[in-house]
Amino acid sequence: MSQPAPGKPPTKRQLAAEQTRQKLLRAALESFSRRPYAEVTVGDIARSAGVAHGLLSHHFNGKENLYAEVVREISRRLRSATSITADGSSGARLRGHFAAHLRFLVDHEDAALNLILRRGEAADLAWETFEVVRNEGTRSICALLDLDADAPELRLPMRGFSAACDEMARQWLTDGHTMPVEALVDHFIVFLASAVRAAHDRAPAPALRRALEELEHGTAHRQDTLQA
Amino acid sequence: MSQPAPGKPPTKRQLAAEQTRQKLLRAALESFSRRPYAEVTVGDIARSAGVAHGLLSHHFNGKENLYAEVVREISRRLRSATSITADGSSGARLRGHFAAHLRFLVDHEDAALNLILRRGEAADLAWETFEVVRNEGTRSICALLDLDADAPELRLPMRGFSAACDEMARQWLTDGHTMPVEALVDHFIVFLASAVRAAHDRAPAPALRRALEELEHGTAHRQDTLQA
Amino acid sequence: MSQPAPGKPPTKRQLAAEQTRQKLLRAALESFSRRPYAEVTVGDIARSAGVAHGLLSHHFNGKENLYAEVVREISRRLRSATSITADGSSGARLRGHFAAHLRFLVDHEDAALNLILRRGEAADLAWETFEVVRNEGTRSICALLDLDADAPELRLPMRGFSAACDEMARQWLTDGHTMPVEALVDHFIVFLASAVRAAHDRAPAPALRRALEELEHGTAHRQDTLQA
Amino acid sequence: MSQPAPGKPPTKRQLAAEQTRQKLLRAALESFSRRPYAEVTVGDIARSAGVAHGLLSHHFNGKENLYAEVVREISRRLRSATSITADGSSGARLRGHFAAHLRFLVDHEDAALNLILRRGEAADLAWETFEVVRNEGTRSICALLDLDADAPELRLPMRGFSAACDEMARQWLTDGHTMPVEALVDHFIVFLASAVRAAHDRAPAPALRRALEELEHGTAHRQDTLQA
DNA sequence: GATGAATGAGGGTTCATTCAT
DNA sequence: TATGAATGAACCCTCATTCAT
Repeated sequence: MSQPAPGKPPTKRQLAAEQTRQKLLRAALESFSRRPYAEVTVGDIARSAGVAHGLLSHHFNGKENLYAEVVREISRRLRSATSITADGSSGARLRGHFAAHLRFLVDHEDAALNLILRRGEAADLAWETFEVVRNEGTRSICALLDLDADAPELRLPMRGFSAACDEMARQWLTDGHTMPVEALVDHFIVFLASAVRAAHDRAPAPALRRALEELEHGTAHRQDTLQA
Repeated sequence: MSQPAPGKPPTKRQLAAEQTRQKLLRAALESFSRRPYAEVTVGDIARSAGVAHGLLSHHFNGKENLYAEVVREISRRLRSATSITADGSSGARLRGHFAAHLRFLVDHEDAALNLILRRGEAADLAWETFEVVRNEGTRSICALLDLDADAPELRLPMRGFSAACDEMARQWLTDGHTMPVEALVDHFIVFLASAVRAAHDRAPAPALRRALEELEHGTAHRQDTLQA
Repeated sequence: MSQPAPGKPPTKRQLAAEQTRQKLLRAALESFSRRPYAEVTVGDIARSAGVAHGLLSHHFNGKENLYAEVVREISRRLRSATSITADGSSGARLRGHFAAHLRFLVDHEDAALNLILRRGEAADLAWETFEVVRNEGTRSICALLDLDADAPELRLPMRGFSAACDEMARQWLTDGHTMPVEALVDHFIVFLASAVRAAHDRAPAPALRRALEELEHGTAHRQDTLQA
Repeated sequence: MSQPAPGKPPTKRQLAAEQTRQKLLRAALESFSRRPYAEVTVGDIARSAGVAHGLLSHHFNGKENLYAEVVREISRRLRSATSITADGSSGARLRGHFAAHLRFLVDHEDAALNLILRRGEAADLAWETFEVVRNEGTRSICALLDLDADAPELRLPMRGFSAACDEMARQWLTDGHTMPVEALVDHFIVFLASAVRAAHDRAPAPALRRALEELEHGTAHRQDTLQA
């Protein structure tokens, strides 16, 4: 558990320890992805990691903290997989972000279903981690649309939007990807637009109006929308 | 545990037994509303019901079934509290339904936060119960809008809508009712419209179009929407 | 539980009560014949008797006593089924007794396997009951052979003989009656002879010698024994 | 619970663990020797072993398996205590075997009365273990007498013989060893002879006849038998 | 750092018995 | 007499954590 002195090369033992830590983390990620928190035992995790179960407390200070770490880990991966690209129209970047998000979920289906798209199974620690991740996602999107993510009228609708996306993704995964990613992205855009519209309905503002128009006219994948 | 003979007046003992059952059910509802399933012990419930813990198995055949019964109970109450009124414009009835839903959540805040607006903590029985309830809600709304609730293009968006409402309601409760019920109902309507729109975008149909127009023009509480 | 006053006709209630008692006794006999004592619950018995389980304690003063009563009942039946006939040579009467015993076991196979031929599952009360039954059986046989059942040198061998018969019968039942009853009776006679011989070896006595000769020469079903 | 690597010397911890295992096994042997399975609690065993009750599951995976292990253990001990000696006449070896058996029972009276000479209290695992042991015993004896232990006509009588010996030994122990071991061995021999005779009566064969003669003439401790 | 034996609180369930109706 | 709701002790087992090696 001793940190490698910064600047100095890690000793062999520290390297081995780090590997053990990773083995446990990976095994935990897998386990918590397959079964709810309460049904996963530290024994299961240690066994599937191939190490003594005592090490779990040694490296992570208890099951709950390990769970939180797992959540942090998957969040980290999700974030880096969906970081918004630097160029392209804002609409294209938005679509790219959503598509990347969905691809990540497909690539980590178990984790998606049980860790990402599921309300906190356990400890508050984990719950807060997810809050942070969601807020980050919301902020990126707002930034892309030149919106103030902290505007109080946006807060609620954006959470609604977020939950809608999660649930649609969840169902889509469960059903076996019954539509192309692009179509689901369309859905996301429509719900995002409705979030902005809801905010605008409550407190009209030019920024919201601009974002809404952009979403309704410039971002759509298909042109055959209502006015067509 | 013996059923009262139908048609015959229940004996005193059957009445007393039923009361005990209710005491347990109420205590369980309360307990499961405050803490996650795994953190509630049968001892807690029995103690707070003021009866011997053995009765829990006697009346409900185990903790898990009691939980399922609690979910069924709260669902029953929710359903009867939000049954759609018979008269008024469809818009008004929709708003009434949503408002009733929100009022119910306010009146049962703990249960709302931990049983209704939270993805199933436990047993599959409970989970399925919730699925049923949600589907029913969706169907009522579709019926009101003259939509086919079974249309495949509606399925996903409607679930997204549902999730969005749940999350917004959850956050609203948590924040301490930071806006009037009517405003939240407005949000619900906007998200409902977006669900219909998403379906229409995928598979345009006259019924969807009509529903969408009704939602966008005739249902709004405030007239100062986009076109104003 | 009130006994009918002797000499007076029993009231209807007493009759009904007696019937309930019998129902319970029969159900218990069946249950204890199928599963070991610890695996039979009073609920099982009451259910299969079709009465309230509270009655079990009412009529029999607890599970253990009911078990003892069951043992007594089956013993009573066994005794009356195997009472030694009044006429015929002693050899024939012996054979008749054994054959009747075996026929009884065949007719009550479950009870035989689990109550009669099995060492006491439970309470000492039951155990003593069986002791009594076995002693009775032994005494009848001794009487038939003009032996003193209380002679100390006979006690042990007779118990051995008894156990041997039980075990052979048990195995025979389990195997599916792989030989005719008569053949098994032959076995019994041979073992009985050896019991007498063992006693005689320890403490030679004319009575034993006579009994032994009778068993070895006069009782055999088949004549093709050793000396043939 | 980890096996010592074969060929490597066990570490101190493995030694300590093994000792704990033994403590539990001994305590269980003692407990099950004194009271029937259902009346022994894991708490009793752990307490009398002086260890935490959780260790019982840790080392033996539950009460039932521990019981089976106890049965296996006592069987192992019995077997090694009664292994038939290599030299001497077959009669002497037989007598030696029986005497050793009885001495073992005397030395482990409680276990004898409740585990060895008693029909299986519990689990099928245990029951089968005993079957194996008994069969082994029978086979050794048959081998000594040049008999085919698998001959169908021997099966039943040999079981009867076995049961008779058990019961006589049981009674003898209970009564307080009311006769010298040698006298009881005589009884055993007589009953063994009767088993062989019963088989011969059913299906005469030279091997049986030879064995019978050996038992009746050459093995007897006392010469003053019938023909004397 | 790694091991896994040891701990013991805590869990849910079963069940024979009691007793008011 | 019959009912079955109520009791609560007792059971076995699971499991996260600790700690000597």
